[in-house]
Amino acid sequence: MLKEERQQLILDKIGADKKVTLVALSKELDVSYDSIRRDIIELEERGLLRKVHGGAITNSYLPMKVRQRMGIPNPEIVRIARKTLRLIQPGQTILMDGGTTPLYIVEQFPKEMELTVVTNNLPLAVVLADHPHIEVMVLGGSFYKRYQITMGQTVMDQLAHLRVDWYLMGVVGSHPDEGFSLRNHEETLLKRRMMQTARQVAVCLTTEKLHTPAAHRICGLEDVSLLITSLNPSDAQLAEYQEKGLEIW
Amino acid sequence: MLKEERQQLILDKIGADKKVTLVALSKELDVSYDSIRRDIIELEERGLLRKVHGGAITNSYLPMKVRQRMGIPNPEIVRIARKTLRLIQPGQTILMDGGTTPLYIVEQFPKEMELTVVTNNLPLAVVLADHPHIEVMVLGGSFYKRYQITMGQTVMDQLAHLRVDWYLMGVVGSHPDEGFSLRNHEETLLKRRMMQTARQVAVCLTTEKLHTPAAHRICGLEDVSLLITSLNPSDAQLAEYQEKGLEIW
DNA sequence: ATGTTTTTTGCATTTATTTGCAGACCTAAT
DNA sequence: ATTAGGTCTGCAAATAAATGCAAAAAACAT
Repeated sequence: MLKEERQQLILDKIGADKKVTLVALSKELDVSYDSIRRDIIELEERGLLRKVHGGAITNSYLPMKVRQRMGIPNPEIVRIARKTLRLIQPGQTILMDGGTTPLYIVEQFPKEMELTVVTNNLPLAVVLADHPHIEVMVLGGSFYKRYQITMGQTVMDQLAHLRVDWYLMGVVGSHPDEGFSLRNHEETLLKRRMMQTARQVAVCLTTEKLHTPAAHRICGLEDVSLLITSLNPSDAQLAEYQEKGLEIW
Repeated sequence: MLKEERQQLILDKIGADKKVTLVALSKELDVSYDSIRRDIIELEERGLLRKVHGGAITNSYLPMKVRQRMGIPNPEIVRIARKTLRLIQPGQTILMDGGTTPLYIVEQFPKEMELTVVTNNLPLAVVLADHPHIEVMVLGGSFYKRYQITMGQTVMDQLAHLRVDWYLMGVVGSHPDEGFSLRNHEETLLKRRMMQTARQVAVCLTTEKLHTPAAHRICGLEDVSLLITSLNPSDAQLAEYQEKGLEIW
């Protein structure tokens, strides 16, 4: 078994269970405790997980490429995708941006669904090539390879002429008081612009982001219409959001 | 067994299993460990896989998906791609459009190449995500799923502000008297526009297209600077093109 | 076709990485 | 203080990678 393969399995397991223990892993993958330990150290150095005594836990943020290689979407994202589907009415126009969540959501779209999707996320457009009744509009601009999206002034200009029903916004960080945030400043500008072109905005969030704000603020809770998570809307972790009057699914 | 053929098998295997080990491959394909190792190095330089200790793993699953749709690169296209590479100088800006030939050409790009690529071909942009020194500009517009390219007025508008060194044009049909042609009318409009934004235009052609015009004419021979085929420039099949004064590689 | 040039291949040698293990070490709970 | 669980360090064996070279095979031009 290749070292990288093993490390990928560790990441998969962490993605599914949120935590792993070294002893369990070394038994399961049938390699020495030390090898696993060294793997975990390497992965931590690359920022892909957090090492704790006797094991490791998820790190809230994983770059897209790593997730993509994982192949199987984690169950949390599948739940979010299913809820999001209920939101969309046939014939509508929706705007989707970067990240893996939108990618999994469109993968869940039924093949016969009739829809127009506007996106700056190239993999997303390519995935939708298999859906004959979905019209796709690609926003052109400089290609930001890390997230496989386009950005820049050209994208902004194209948005000026658009009016969509929903904007499904992906975010990196979120906090009940501080609102939604990202790692990258330029992308916040883009997202703010996207919000303006949409009649309604929905944010899709994985649980670990709920109380971890990122560096650059996009907007406050009051600016979005709907929050979609994998949790039950009445879950305690969502209470603070609930109180601020945000609709939650 | 040809090198190209072997490399294709390696890519196929990686596409299926997400990983390969060098020892297994050298046994399976019955060539020395070193040859396989050198193949892997080459493929990595083109960004088609990631080399790891003892083997190789997939780089990103999307280009693989696209690749499967593309099928095996026939040796003719590989020859064309190699010739085209000689044309491009570091630091230039080139415009590439739809089709599989451009995709094979960019696959041949060494990873260190410095270049700006403008394209309406989404898989092409995604493939180039692994080339850190290549800047990619995506032309946005309606997505034509069949060819995985964008088209329409939006694309045209973006071209208005552009000026590139080379336009590598793909065509469906060609004839020494009638010039170059396509099956789709709207695409001819786009290609004509693309020609205007480029200082020089090169056409890449496979042999079977040399005397088979398609329905919609793009332009005459006099409008392109260079013709690239898999044949020797002095080949009899190219004589008529030669006579009309078209430069041939 | 035929000889020339270029590319590819396999091998031997050297160098580097990975792995498991043993023992020292740390820390917290008895 | 002792002990149990986990971590860290150094080491040696096994495995893999890089390098240089000569033979073989393709590709090329004449």
